[in-house]
Amino acid sequence: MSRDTRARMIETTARLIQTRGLHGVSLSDILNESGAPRGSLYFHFPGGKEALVLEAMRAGIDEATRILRECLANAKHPAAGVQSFFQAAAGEMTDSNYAFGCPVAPIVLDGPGADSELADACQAAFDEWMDLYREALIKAGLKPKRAGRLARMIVASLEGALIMARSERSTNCITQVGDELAALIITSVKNVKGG
Amino acid sequence: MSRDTRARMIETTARLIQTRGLHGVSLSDILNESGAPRGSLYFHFPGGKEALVLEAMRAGIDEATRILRECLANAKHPAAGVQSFFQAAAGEMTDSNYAFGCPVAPIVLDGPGADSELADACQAAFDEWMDLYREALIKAGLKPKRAGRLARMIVASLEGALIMARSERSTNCITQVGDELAALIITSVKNVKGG
DNA sequence: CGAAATATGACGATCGGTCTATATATTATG
DNA sequence: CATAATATATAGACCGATCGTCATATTTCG
Repeated sequence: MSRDTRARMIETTARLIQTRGLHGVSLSDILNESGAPRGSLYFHFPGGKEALVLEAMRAGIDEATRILRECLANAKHPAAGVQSFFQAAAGEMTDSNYAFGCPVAPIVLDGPGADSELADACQAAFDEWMDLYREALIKAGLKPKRAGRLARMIVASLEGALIMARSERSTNCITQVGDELAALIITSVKNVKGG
Repeated sequence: MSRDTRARMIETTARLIQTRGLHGVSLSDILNESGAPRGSLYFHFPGGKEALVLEAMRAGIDEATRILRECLANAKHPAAGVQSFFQAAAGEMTDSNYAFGCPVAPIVLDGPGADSELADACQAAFDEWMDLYREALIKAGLKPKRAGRLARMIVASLEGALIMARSERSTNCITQVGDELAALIITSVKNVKGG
């Protein structure tokens, strides 16, 4: 039964942080929603709230990374991979009534100390995502340098699109930005292959 | 002396929210840093914390809007305007030791109720910024529809770039995304004028 | 002066995260 | 099988922080 409690706490924490931000969620919130007893927290997470948050964020990041890998792997052209990942993100948004966006952004903006483990995990996530796009773009024929820049652009655009989508309560923005990026990727690849 | 206290409270609130997020800043924080006494808060802001936060965010938005207008107005080509605004954003980031990014994003992600005045102000800010870019792009020759899409892409990219810059503690990302967008704008305008 | 506007910090009910003491389950041992 | 020893899980006390209120100063100005 222990694994259940622990898992539920992580899941609930992840959901609540996405909804209200890192500092917007209290232990009581987490305990109420997950139905876990208060005392169990420091048994499962001796590091306290920060340890719990770290695991919750890691879970969210891993899930996102898994989906991104899948989208890129199943696509013939990176442009299609990007679009299908953006579509998946849009789906999460609507399914969660615009609560779930990027698992990293709320942590970065709620300002963990620059030295914290949380901050490191955030940066690592961005790096990994950029690398995945970059590799896909290189495979499609782009030069490493150009691929790196485009990859960065893709990650930044998605981050922004997710925030705007939440504000607008519409996934329009995600779709549009995805299309725009796809077009940019296609012409970039063409230019290289053509020249 | 009243205006001074009030203004200092707003300024401090804006700064702290940027640093730690909406829920990460307490009244005591604001009062300590602004040097204002506790009781004054509810005299100047009968609406309590939310009223203060609303004004603080509005101040941040107005400032950003002012600078954006200036950048676009002083530039011959919208691409140059975008680049100079991104450069201004990068400057704010380094000057504040990576604390100051977008005044809107931390509010959106800390989840005000979807009905709140805060949420409305966030959406209004995004809309205004997109409109400014859009008009500039239309003036440069783009068709309204295309201009709208590009404008959205620009806002999204900047939002994302600001978050990534904070995480990386480097403004590289802002510069790179700015350059990428400038190139995209230039070719878009050329395509229309050429065709 | 006297009245209205503004400033002040102490107060209390509630909530925050942490920790120690206790209970329950599991396994080891005679 | 009985009991001791250990691992797992829980309960709730603890104390500082938080936010809004209020009774009282202080200033402003007719």
